[in-house]
Amino acid sequence: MPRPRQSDIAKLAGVSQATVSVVLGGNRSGLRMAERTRLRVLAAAEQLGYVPDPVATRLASRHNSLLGVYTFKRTFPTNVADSYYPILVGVEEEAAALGQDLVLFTGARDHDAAELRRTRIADGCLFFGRHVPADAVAPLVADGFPLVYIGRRDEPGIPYVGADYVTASAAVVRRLVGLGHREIRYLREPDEAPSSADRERGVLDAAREAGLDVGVVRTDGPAPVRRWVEQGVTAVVVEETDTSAAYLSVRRAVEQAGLSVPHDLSLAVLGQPPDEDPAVTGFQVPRYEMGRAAVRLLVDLVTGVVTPDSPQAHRLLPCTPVPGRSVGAPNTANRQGT
Amino acid sequence: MPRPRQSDIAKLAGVSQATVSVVLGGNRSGLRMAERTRLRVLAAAEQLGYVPDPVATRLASRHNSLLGVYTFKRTFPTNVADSYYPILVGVEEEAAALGQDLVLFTGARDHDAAELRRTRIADGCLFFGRHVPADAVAPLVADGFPLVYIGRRDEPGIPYVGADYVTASAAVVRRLVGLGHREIRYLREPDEAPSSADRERGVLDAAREAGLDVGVVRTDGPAPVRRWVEQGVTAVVVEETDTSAAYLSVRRAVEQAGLSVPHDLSLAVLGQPPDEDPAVTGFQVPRYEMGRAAVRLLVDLVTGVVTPDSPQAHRLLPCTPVPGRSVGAPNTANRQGT
DNA sequence: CTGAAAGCGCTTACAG
DNA sequence: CTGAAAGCGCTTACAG
Repeated sequence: MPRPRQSDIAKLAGVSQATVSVVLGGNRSGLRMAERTRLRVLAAAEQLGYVPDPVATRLASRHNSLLGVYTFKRTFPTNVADSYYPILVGVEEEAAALGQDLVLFTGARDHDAAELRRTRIADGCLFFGRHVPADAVAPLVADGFPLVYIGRRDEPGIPYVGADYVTASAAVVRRLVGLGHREIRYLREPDEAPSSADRERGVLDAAREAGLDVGVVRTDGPAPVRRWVEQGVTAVVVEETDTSAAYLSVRRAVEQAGLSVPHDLSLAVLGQPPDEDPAVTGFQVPRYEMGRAAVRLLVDLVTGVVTPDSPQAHRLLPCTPVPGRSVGAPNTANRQGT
Repeated sequence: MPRPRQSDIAKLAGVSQATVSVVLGGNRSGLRMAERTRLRVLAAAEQLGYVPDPVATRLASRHNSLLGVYTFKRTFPTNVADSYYPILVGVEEEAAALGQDLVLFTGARDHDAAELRRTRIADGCLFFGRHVPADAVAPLVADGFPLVYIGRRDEPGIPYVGADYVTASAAVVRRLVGLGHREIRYLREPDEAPSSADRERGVLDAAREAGLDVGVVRTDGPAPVRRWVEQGVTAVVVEETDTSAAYLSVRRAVEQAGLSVPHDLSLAVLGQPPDEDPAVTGFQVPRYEMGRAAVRLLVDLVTGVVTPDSPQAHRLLPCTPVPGRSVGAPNTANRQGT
């Protein structure tokens, strides 16, 4: 037995299919309608177990309580400690709270325009990933398809929910400066992304503020921590991305050099280390809240409450500082010894 | 400028809209068609930058390429070590491979018929969970809606992909018997489910085969391990469910009794302990493969390749034995000492 | 108050 | 070979 259509309900209730549509749609246009008729239609729908076809609904109007989730990696990460997993949890909870179902767009090999187009069966779509091919997304944006990026974007008119890395990163450097550090290195991965640019900007802002010249080192190789210490460096700040490459590199180098943290060297991470070690000084990215906020924004975009270029469509959530124990006052003895 | 549609291409190429559809669809039905016409249409489409509307395509072609995933818990578990997480990974990968998108039905309310009915927006649906309210699912089954349970079901005509707990559990007991154990206890949780029944059956089958009377103990309280050992029990087999209640209870009891495993007592788990400790004797449930197989089966059901009551619609996947080190020969000294 | 009609952008028979 | 038509299941004007 095929699933029931509105026409089936209409037949059963003795009304027209259009009337069924009006009733089931909650009579948004405020048509006058006999209560009896309304109840009769509702009862028939219940009896038949009616469920609207999302595709037809979407074609005829533009609303099916379906939100897309497009990830540029697997949605269910094999590595469950994956950095965007908590975001997904927030997304799911908020979607559930707002009565929206989620469509996972996965299996995308080339993330080209044709691939991204599939998202249009949803009312709007969330995009995940450090790198999102802007040109592939452009057609969607141009057509006014509601979408929200997780993570800040440079492109104007593109809504996003990100983390305020500038402020959080600056705070980390200010703390080091406050402890007396003057020779600080910032190690970041060569990979370019808005979130990386923001962290670097925060570091440089705080350095300039203190009249310091923090050396920014880009590398995907081993970190020359030992040499830095010999040169008088007392603190190292490390970028944290979803691969943790830079942080892991520094941690290894520190171990191999036999350095004691924070005695010989203060170490801070711009984010949280992969094992979420609270002993490491850094900050927490509000991933869960980002997920929730992104869904709320997307729904507001879909319903037209918010427009893509309004300020509300560009949100940066504050990060929570993690004091840790990997940062201390600079070891003057060390410094003089070099 | 609005997006071009097939009718725009048709106008430009001087053909009908239907012809455009045929050409762009790759002429699946193998209609005869002038190559010149084909090229003209293609050129026009290219010139206008045509992009098919996925919603209209799906409506017209009568299938959504949408597979439902209905979980009776959160889809993105807060506890990422959750036992069905690997299944989800398999589901996602196979869905991706088959070009199917996934709709997550969440919202965790009462799982009644009305709630489950929402799944019908998908072409078919996967159901997760130890307990699935059979009566709520019945209407879907009756309507011929394609669905697949994860885990064996008793209800005839309901497709499932589960694990072969009978065989795997029997193998565990046979191994103990082979090592010389004669006094064996089986501890299981009181909770009833097909997967629990299968494990118990495997245990009892192997026991009968060996002419032994394995005592089956149902409890959700502390396990009286110490007393068992005093009574001459040399091996304990424990059920493993998604809560791990029984296993954790036994482990605690063994520790408190100061027993040494496997010296004083052999310990085997019918599954894998929560921390996936390979030192514990048991077996691995092929969760990842179950996820993949379930999606394949669901797609076959949707396309009609397989019918719900055929043997192929009821699959039990083999579990992989985990030898472990928690099982050894019975300690005769202990036995005599009591 | 309710029905008939048009149309969303496609696919798929079915006539020529 | 190609066009005209019907129809996928809905929503939204527009007549009564």
